[in-house]
Amino acid sequence: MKKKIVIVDDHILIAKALSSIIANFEMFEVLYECENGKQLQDKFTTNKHLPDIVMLDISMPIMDGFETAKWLKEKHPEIHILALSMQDDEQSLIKMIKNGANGYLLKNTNPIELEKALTLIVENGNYYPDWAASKIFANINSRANTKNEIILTIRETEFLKYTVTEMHYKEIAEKMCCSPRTVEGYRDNLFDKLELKTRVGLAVYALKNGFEYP
Amino acid sequence: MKKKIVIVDDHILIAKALSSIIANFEMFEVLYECENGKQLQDKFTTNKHLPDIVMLDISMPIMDGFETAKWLKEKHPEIHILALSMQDDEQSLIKMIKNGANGYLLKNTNPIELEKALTLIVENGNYYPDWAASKIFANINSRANTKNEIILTIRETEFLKYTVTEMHYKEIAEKMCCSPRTVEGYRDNLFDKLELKTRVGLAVYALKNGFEYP
DNA sequence: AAAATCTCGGGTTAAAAAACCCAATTTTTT
DNA sequence: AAAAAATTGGGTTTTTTAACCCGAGATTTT
Repeated sequence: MKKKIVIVDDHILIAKALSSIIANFEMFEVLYECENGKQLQDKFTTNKHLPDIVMLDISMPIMDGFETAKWLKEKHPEIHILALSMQDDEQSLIKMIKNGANGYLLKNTNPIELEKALTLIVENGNYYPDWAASKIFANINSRANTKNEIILTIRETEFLKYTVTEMHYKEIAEKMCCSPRTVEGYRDNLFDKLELKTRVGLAVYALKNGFEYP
Repeated sequence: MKKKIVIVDDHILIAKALSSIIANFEMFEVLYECENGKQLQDKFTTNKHLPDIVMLDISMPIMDGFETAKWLKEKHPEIHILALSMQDDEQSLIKMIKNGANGYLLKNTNPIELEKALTLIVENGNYYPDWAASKIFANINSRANTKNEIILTIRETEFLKYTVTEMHYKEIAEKMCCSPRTVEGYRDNLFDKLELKTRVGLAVYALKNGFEYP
């Protein structure tokens, strides 16, 4: 009997495409596809056919992979979770494992590895590619890593939004209800954290990382 | 005779998956897949079978969608380009059009629309979904509307690209082979033309209108 | 309870950016 | 050939940014 899979991915094209790949696998079949975790929840209440494995994209608009994994492990701990990620992103990997994922694949793997992953998840309960295993190991060893993890404070984030405007620091200070010195402090901290030197650098960073005001 | 397609996407799983979707289309067939623009260039020199359409992912590590599109339009202008993007990102859309894309699809479209897009690109030379068309229109309008057609000179355009960097005007002047005063002249002209007051304003404008360097 | 971090703020000095003035070439358009 | 625009550059002054120094008090984490 074939193992049942549900795909959760907001990119319909990719979900459909993955479906048609899995359709060629001997051991597996796709039950249906969802665009986000919320849809999956709805399906689970109305549909009695629960899957054996949920393939879960991480970045989704309404209810993302992290939330969905958490919910799944709570309500349906017997269902295996295979996380799918676009980026080779250590933080996401760790976070998904913490939330109960049984496997983690990058989207730049080939179909053969996908089949292997699904098979091993069914047989052993989990599957992680070598690169992931070593990252998990590295993370456990040095969790207070100086690099990579850039954590911005609330005020720094707030300030960052203003850097894309033409306001002077003095004006930003008024908006943020603090003294210009304080704003300059945020700026200097961000220069340090983001390895930048100018306000233009901050503005470009803010824009490229979606920090600007809607 | 079927139209030939090449897929360029660093996510092998997605490339393969798209392949298997297109395999079901009457009019189209996939020749091969590439992981980035560099691989495509290599394929083109060793392989005589050039495609009719290149499906191009935007975010790739080695040679991204923008560069690849530009190169394609230069060396093989007869090949149509269909851009594929993860995010609903106006900047990327405008930039890809400037670099010669004939179509732009989000990955959260369904296979039927993909087939439609491919068909219309073959028949009409291009295809843009409604949301993209309206964004292009809005972009053109904002150009002509705010001030009776803002026309930038070659040097101003060149300078504008540097505004998104952390270089000082002095450094930009060196890059542009002229004196800092001249660069400041370009700046002042742009302030005037674009109704801006600061370099951050210039940088944001450049980014939002696709003026930054690839 | 102690340590770390966030928030807020003071100062000085140097560098860069911006706000104005101006005009000589060359190129493009009319 | 004349007019318009682009390119290049000069100078001065004021404002803004950036690069450093520093500490006090609140909050969070350990």
